[in-house]
Amino acid sequence: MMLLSMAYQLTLHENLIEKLLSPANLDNAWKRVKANKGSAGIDGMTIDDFPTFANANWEHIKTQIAQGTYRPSPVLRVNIPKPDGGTRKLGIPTVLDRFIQQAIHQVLNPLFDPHFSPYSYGFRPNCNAAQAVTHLQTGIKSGRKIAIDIDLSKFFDRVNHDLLMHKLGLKIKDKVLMKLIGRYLRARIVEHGKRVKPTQGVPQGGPLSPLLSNIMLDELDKTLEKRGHHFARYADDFTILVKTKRAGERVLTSISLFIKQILKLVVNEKKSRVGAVKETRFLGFGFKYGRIKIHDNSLQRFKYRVRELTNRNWGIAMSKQIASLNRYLRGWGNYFLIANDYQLCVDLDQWIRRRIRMCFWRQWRKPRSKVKNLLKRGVPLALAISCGATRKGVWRSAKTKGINQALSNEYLANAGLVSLRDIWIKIHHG
DNA sequence: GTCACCTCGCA
RNA sequence: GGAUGCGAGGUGAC
Ligand SMILES: Nc1ncnc2c1ncn2[C@H]1C[C@H](O)[C@@H](COP(=O)(O)OP(=O)(O)OP(=O)(O)O)O1
Ligand SMILES: [Mg+2]
Repeated sequence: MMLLSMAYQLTLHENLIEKLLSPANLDNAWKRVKANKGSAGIDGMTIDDFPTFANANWEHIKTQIAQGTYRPSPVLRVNIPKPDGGTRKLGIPTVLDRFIQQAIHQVLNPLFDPHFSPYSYGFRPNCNAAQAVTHLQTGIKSGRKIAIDIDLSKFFDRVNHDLLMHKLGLKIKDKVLMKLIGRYLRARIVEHGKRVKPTQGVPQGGPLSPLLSNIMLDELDKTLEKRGHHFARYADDFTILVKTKRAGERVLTSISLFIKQILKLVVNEKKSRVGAVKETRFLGFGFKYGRIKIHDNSLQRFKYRVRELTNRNWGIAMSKQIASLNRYLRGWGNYFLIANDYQLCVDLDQWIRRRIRMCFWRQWRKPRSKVKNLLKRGVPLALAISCGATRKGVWRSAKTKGINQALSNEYLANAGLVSLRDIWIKIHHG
């Protein structure tokens, strides 16, 4: 019995490096790194350079990995703006290290993922944001009216190395692999040519980092489950549902304490709150009367983007413009239209069509819009004539009428403009 | 059903 | 400008 379990452990956990270095695993890892088409790390080596480099050096690197002597290169620090105005510190490993981390990810994920909480939805195979949101919805429908939103401050940047290594050590018995991961955590960061030693955090940009972050918060999930809370977590974004405000306040303080003391992470006090579910924002959604709504901020961003896509550039072929508008609408709709609000779709469709007509109206006012140019761009004849007529002194109303006629909803539908209404129907009765 | 490329959304 | 996972649409090859 003991022998059996030891043999089991040996094959499953102690020989992970071999699995890691197996040709099939490496092949998949490289495919993925290549498909992401990322840029070079600190060594300047691009995706295209890598195959020739690997042909010459991989055997050597492979031996180093197997023997536990491989040392990762430092990561390149790049600051990019966040939507909220702050900056996000990316840590970009070299292509070689992304390849190796990806290979590690593929070995570790099947080991850890099956044991994660079913209410953790971020960075996991077969899990998506819609599932997380609908899970919250069922909790709301069953009478929970109070939501606790907790946000972690600079989540990836503050992961505690010792604690993470401890959690990894509980499952990974392969000392060589543990050492390699430890070296990845301690890989130097290069910013403005200076090397700094990280004391905490996983790089935002490392293929392994998302999995490590889930391993880090797994204990939180399990604790919430054990306490019988209805919750959903997506990366560091999570919402817990309770019945009363009093219970909410109590849970917020106790969970905050857990996060600070046990997980050694920092709760973003400003973004954390407890209140009615109708005030909650989770993954771009909100809730109202037990229904999923698109949050105002998400709608605002949508309208801004549609304005951007319609405002200028109508000087070029209209079919091109409709195509780019279409792919945006499809992508956006397929994510957000799980919100069960049919009327909103109809309204948005109408809003989009009005915008398109309005942009034409503005543009054809300009003298350079000659009728035959309009025709060349694929503008319907009736519209072109009406614009020509306007410049000859016919009333504006004639132009408006011409545009409305020429760019009718029917015409735009024929031109292939997708409607959110159709996407909604496909999602809700498909 | 698999894979490749392009696009959109969320953390 | 880095990454993961998932979902969606399109083009293409088996
Ligand atoms: N574009 C991205 N690239 C890499 N990792 C990301 C990206 N967006 C989000 N993440 C990961 C790392 C973040 O720590 C984690 C949570 O994201 P987010 O809450 O937006 O920022 P944050 O937790 O780092 O800062 P903040 O203090 O503003 O909450 O998800
Ligand atoms: Mg955060």
